[in-house]
Amino acid sequence: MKKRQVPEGAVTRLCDYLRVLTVLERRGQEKVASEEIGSWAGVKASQVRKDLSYFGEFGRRGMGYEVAGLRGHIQDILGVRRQRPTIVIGAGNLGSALARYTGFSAHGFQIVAIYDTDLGRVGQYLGSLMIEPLQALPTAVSRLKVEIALLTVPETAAQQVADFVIAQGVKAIVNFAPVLLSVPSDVNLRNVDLARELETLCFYLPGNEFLDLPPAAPDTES
Amino acid sequence: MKKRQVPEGAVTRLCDYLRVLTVLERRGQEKVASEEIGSWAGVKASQVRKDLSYFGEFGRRGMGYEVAGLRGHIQDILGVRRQRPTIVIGAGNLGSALARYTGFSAHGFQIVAIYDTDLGRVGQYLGSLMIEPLQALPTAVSRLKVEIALLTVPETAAQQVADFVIAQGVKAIVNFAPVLLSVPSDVNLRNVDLARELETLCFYLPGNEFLDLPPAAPDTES
DNA sequence: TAGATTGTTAATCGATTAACAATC
DNA sequence: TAGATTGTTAATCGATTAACAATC
Repeated sequence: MKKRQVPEGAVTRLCDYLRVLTVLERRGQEKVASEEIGSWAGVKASQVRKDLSYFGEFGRRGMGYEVAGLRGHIQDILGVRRQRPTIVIGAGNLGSALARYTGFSAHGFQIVAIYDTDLGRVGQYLGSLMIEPLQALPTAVSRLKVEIALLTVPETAAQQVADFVIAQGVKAIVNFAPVLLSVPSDVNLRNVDLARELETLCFYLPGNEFLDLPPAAPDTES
Repeated sequence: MKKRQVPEGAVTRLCDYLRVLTVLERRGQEKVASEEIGSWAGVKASQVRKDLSYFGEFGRRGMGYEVAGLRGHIQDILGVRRQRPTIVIGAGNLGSALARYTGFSAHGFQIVAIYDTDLGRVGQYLGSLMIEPLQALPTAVSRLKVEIALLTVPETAAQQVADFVIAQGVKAIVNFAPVLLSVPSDVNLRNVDLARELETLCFYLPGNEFLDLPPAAPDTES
């Protein structure tokens, strides 16, 4: 009964296809084949078609896909055609940078507020946004129907702040603290853990003796 | 012959286990079983043991693992026991935040320089680091033996800057621009694409009609 | 010794890829 | 029509999980 309908990999690849289509559309290209999408996104053509097939039939046999049309369909699937109000919690280095970043709206995410508990920061402006006290969050969440929060608080505060934000009804969290948060199953959590990215990268650096070594020293039987 | 020795998933989970062990060690716990590591990291105990088994035997049957010892072994596997000199390219909002962030060194990564092409920014200080012109990069890379670069440049410049950095001998790149870069196979690339995280999250938001829908409308045969 | 827990093998599960009939 | 390319089924591949002998 608990059958995973769509592999998560398919969803993240959809985002890649969206990027490809955006570039092609900007170039004025009108048609595209799964082969071409795949080569841009770094996956096989059959993977592209399979991923799309989870959601419907968007192409025409022999003809390929219409660039603008497919792009719109993928936006609909991801739910990013309309702007989503999004908040940032924590106005430190990273939170401030995110609040000032203007590029999210091109993808359907509008930063509508930023919060901090440090009263020394509250009241300061980041671009056009004023840093608000965390207590002001509940009213804003319900008024603006905020579903997504970016968590850029210190790791020691992350779990506590996450609990608070979830209690206000936020349904999706991107956590930037290098800690493993626990959240209810109906809340979606994604971790953007830069330390982990770096550690993973480090593993694959040339010279790592653990890389490529046979798993269990295939011994000649003695 | 081209057999993937270690699944990438195992490497990223190793980072999670490292976090768990760091917490346990801080608490003063000396022994730990795969069961406990797994429950903290959100994976099965057999997954933990399997992941570790790619690299050696680190536990004692009946006894579990020594917390400090296993932590050290994982650090060695990932290659994060020593500090790695790391550079930031692009001193915009995000790059500046990363350069000021002091938390990386706890994970083995020391930001040693930050670069920008904008001469208006060059010369300014971010914490103790002065923003340098991109032309100064080659000497620094060879002198400091930099292997890792964080790329926080506009998407239009990302590929070009990546090519340049790679030409100087950098072997690992974390790209923050929402574009798909192409790099030689001996260079390791990881993408931290916040727009993609948000899009993926958005897909799983309640109310998405494409979520959980049967793949191909199981029709009663007519 | 009896109980616990590892390391590893074998079974299961799920995702990717290849192949091909459908059809533009 | 012949050529192209989809959507989908079946085959392959790889990763996760269960099971268990080894052993502390």
